[in-house]
Amino acid sequence: MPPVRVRFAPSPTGFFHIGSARTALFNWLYARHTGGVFVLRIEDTDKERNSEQFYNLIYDALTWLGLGWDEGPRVGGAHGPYLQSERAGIYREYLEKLKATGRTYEKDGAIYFRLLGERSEVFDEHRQKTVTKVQAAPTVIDDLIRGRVERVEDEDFVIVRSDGNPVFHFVNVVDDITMQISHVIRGEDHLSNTSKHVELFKALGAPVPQFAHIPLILKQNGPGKMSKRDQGALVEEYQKRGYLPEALVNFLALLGWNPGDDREKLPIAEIIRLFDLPGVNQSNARFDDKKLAHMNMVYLLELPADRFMALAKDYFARHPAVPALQDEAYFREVMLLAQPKLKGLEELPAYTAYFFTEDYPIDEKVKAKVLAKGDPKARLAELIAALPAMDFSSDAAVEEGIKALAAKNNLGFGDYQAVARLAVSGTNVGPSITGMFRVLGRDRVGKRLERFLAAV
RNA sequence: GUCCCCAUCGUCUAGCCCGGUCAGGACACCACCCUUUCACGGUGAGAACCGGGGUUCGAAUCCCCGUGGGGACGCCA
Repeated sequence: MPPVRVRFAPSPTGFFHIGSARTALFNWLYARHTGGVFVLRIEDTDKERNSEQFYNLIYDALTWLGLGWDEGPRVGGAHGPYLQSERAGIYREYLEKLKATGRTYEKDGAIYFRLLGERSEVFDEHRQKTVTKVQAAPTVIDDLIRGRVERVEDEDFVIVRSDGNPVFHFVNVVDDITMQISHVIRGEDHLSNTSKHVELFKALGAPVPQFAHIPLILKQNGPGKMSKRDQGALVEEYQKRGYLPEALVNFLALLGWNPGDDREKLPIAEIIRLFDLPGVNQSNARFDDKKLAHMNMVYLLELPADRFMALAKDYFARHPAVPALQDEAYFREVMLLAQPKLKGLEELPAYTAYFFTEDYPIDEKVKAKVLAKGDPKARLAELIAALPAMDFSSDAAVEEGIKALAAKNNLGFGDYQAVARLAVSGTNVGPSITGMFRVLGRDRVGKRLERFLAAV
């Protein structure tokens, strides 16, 4: 068995699509599972569309997702260069090889690949023109996911444009030969191209790699596959929104693959251990952002405090609309209070805003509701009076304090909780009131309670 | 239009290869429980084998045909 060598070959178009991410992931997983090599190759033959930052977009996205490449740009390797724009000499060399077999011819300045078989002129109604059809033998594709697929390639096709630039089908095959790619794992949209590729491999006398065409990701709403313009289609969007890369990777792995049991949250090492190509589904999968959000929450909940802090800081740094943090220790306390309650990092600023300013809004609907029940003003006054004697050193101590006050007045904890929360945070959504009190501190809590009482 | 791929709850899927368990899990939705708000969590409900033919004692599972969905038909990648 030759060593497993897989490749991910994006073109720098300025977007890193969620479908590309999954193709990269499946390649990476297969390489890691088999102990093989994961090659990154950039298909930048269309020079006008490429720019430096577009390349970086690819590197950044892969790095963020944790999909490191063993050979490719930045890391090098024995089969480079890894940018197609730097491989013109190799393409010329292979074009000569192909020409030597007599399987090419020139027409209108372009170079065509010649199929083997009887020829006839046919009017193609779909394209509204006369084309030369070839009665070629079917090409057999042994696909690791789809099984045996037969397809008849019935028209010669261009391999070098009239401007001298080789086209995708040709460079793709030449690169896979020279980079000794053993398994081509790519989207099912390439299945129809594969017969062209197989014929080229054969004509060049090269071994045909194993193919594995993975199902496509369909857009959430409406028909068709997910495209760059669809909501949630870009990896960088999740990065910006503070999604955890390991959550996105886990979610993506489950789109078209499963561990064979009911587990869904799987450590990447476990996914690597279990992943295999025959286990990949054959049918397309619809993208579900709700499920991704849920996966993200599960990961967020289990995140160690230090890692969460780092992510929170990073998120705040990238969203300067929220108050700057002066006191690191205080910031940390606030963040840790919020962590177990969040669905995603992007909720963080709104969820914690009132910890960082005295100018927080009061939710009028909540206010109306809270003030309508019992005698909240009296509760507030009692709480304010009890504050100086209360112990703020821990959540439990605060809880004791409020409970003692409630007991004294023959009331329950809840009689104080609702109105105190409203006064201190302006809303009825948030961390435990005891944690809020502790972190805000006696002075701030006292001022907020008094100010609120005075205003109602 | 031609060719290729696919088909289990609304969605992701297990089961299919090696026919025979109330067709299992998760997300979403609903109800209840927990509760110090909001979440988390727990329990429960509703929810699927695309249709038709075969093969068979027996079909989600094997075969064929329809239908539906997706993709490809560029001197784009």
